[in-house]
Parts: sequence; structure tokens; C-alpha cells
Amino acid sequence: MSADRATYHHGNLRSALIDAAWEMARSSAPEKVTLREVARRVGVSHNAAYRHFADRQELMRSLADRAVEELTARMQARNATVSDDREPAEIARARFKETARAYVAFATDEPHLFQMAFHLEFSGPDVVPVISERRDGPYGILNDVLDEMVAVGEIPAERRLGAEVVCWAAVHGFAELCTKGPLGRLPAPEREATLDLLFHTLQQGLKAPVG
Amino acid sequence: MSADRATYHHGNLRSALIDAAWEMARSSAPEKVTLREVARRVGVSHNAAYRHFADRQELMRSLADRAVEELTARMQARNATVSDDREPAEIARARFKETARAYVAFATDEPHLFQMAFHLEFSGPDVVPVISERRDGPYGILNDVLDEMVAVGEIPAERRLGAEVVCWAAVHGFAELCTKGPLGRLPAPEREATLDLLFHTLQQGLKAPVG
DNA sequence: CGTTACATGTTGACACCGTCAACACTCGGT
DNA sequence: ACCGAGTGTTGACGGTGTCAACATGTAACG
Repeated sequence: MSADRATYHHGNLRSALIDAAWEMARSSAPEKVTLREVARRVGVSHNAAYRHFADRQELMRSLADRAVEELTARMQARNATVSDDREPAEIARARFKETARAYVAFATDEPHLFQMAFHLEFSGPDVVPVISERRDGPYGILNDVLDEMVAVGEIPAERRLGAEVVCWAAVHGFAELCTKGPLGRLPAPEREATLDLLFHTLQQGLKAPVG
Repeated sequence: MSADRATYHHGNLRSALIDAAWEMARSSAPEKVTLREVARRVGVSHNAAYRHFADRQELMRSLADRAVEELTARMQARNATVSDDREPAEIARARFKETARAYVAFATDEPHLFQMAFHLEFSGPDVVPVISERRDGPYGILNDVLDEMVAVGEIPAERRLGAEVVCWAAVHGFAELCTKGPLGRLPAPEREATLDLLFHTLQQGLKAPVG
């Protein structure tokens, strides 16, 4: 009865818990997000969460899903900024760069959420099953962008297979090194320059016929 | 005095603790490595560790250092297997591939240790300061390999700057996706094939003059 | 309208964790 | 022989996730 809410029942505690946990996860590492503290912030007793989540894992998985959605949204948003009054090849390259930049920007702007999105334990077993055919989420956007690169002649069709994994690995690795790795204290301008180098390497590398 | 050891003083508890923690970290996620359980395994009371480590963090940092050393050793070992009775360019390419393969193999064979090695919180602030000039550790090996690639004509000298970051990001990202990401359930043969694709893309991409 | 079933929130307990303070033992130098 | 520093132990504290038992509000059905 320490609650300062009007009714005994909260109304929609589930989403309130997720929201509070989300704010918490934004400024702390995932493992610091604690069931009891979340409950405290919502003004509800510890254990109230157990009526809506089987255990802590399930709450965290919700956050992970939300983090992936957020990442997707930011990639899409940046993708949409590419003006289409240029030649197709240039547009395709711009889309490639911008979506990848959004990916890295998310990692550096919201390192904890980024970490969350790729916390294996939390993200369900269905983010991308093996080398999925899924076309939604970050993976789907990347696939679309690469398809456009092929359509536009920037990548030969026979190099398309597996290109999404190569690109994802490269960009994800860069983001990871910026977030938790030795590139963490790299100033933003140098980071951008290095990222451009990465783009250049990928684009050129994907043109060469497979030997 | 629940200890089953002969003397009251252990002898060299510090390294015994590290060893026990190492074995534990090998089969569990870093956050599951617990001071009390480590002490239990060594047959010493909880809190005994505090005579040798300021706190849990310090123990974990020791493990992270050791993990980086282990990774380095495996890369070097694999590097040494490259026979040198071929033409220089081929040798350089082989070294490039083998060290990177060792990196990924470490990640897939010992996912928890790999995770440990790159746990920002644990690894000291000196793994690679910014874009370091350090030549030891995995970063050093990579730099050596790339220098050889330049010396042998596989990479033009003007593309050398930043190449180590690009390669590291790509390989690290691939390893990361195999360990904690959506590539986790990718069968080994396909993983190798995709990794070869990554090598090819990097090698070709690093040849092209920077635009 | 009244009662009963169910969903939801609370309380209290348990085992585990990291950490601190106080105590106990051992050993090396005097 | 003794003392002090170094090392290991005990016990406590607050924090955590989780379970079981309980309380309360809501809705459905008579």
C-alpha cells in the first residue's frame, strides 16, 4: 500500500514496466536493469512484474525486441533522407552508406540499447534464423539496399549471395569496436573517416568477381 | 576451517583463484563467474579473494587480460603454420587468412572467453588506446600481416592507413555475429565459406585506389 | 443486486550475490 | 621469544531474482 496511484490495479502495468525498464536500459548496461528497481520506479511492489512476465529474462527480451525495432526505425529514417534526384547508382550508394551510418550512429548514441539488441540471451531465437530470408528488421533493410546495388549495376549479380553477411559483419564489427572495443575513444570525425574507408573497401570488394 | 588443505595459508591463492575463475569463465558467461563460487572451488572462504583483488572487477580484469593473451597465442600459432615455400604474395595472403580464421575460431570455440576479452568493463583502458601504435596483441599481429601484404604488393601503400581498423572490424564483426548474433546457428562449413567471401571482399577492396 | 471466480497486486520468505569490519592464525624479522 | 604484517575466516549488511501465500479489486453470472 505504498503506492501513490489511485486504484489498486494499475491499469496497464505491463507497458508501464517496459517503459520504465527502457529508460533504465538507455542509461545503464543491460545487466544493471533490475526487476526491483523497475518496479520501484513504476511505484509498484517487487513481484508485481511476475503477473506480466515469467521472469526477468522475459522483460529483457521485450527490451531487446524494442531495441531492434528502434534500430530499424532509425535506419529507415536515414534511408528516407536520401534524395532521389540523382543517377540511380549514386542513389544506391548513398542508401548503402546512410543506412550503415545510422547503424553505427545508433551504436554510439545509444550504446546500451545497441548492446541490448544483440544480447543473445535476450533476443529471441528468431532475430534472424540462420541466414534468414526475413526481410524485415535491420537485416531486411540491408538486403533491400544490396538488391538495389545489384539492380543499379554497382554489384554484379553473382556477388550478391552472402554479400549481406559480409556487409553486416563489417558494419556491425565497426559499431561494436566503437561501443565496447578499442575504438570507443575515437573522436567522431576520425570515426566517420574510417567508416568511409570501410564503405569504400566494401563497395570495391563487392565489385570484384569471385575467384 | 572447512578447508581441506594442509596449511592455514594457501601458498599462492591468487593464481589459484584466477585458474578456477578461468575454468568457470570458459563454460559460463562472464556475469555468471562469481566470487563466492570461485572461492568455493578453491576450497577457501568467500572473502579470501579480497586479500588478492580489490573487488570482483579486478579478478575479471585478470581474466580479460588472459583471454586476450590466449587469443593472441592462437593467432600466432596459426600464423606459424603457414609454410613459406611459396611465392611471397601467396604467403602474405595465407597469413592474412589464417590469423583471421584463428580469431573467428577462438570466438566460436570459446565464446565466453571471447566475450570476456572484449568486455569493456573488464579489459583495462589500455587494450588499444584509440588507434594505438601498439604492436603486441591481436592488433599487433594484424598490423604485421598487413605490413607484409603491402611489402608483397597485395595492398598499395597508400591504402595501408586505416586498413587495420577496416579488417579488424570486419573479422571481429563476423566473429561477434557467430558468437552472440544471428549467425550463431550457422553450420561450420557455411561459416567457413562466408568467411572466405569476407576475405575475398577485403582483399579486393583494399587493392582499389582510394577515391 | 449479490455472490463467486479470476486477474492482479502485496507481503514475506529464501538463497544467492558483493562487500565491509572484526577476528584468527602463521610466519618472518628482530 | 616476540611482535607485526600478511593472509584466511566469520558474520553481518543491503541488494538481487524467485516462490508461496495472501489481499484486493473486477467481472460474470445467478
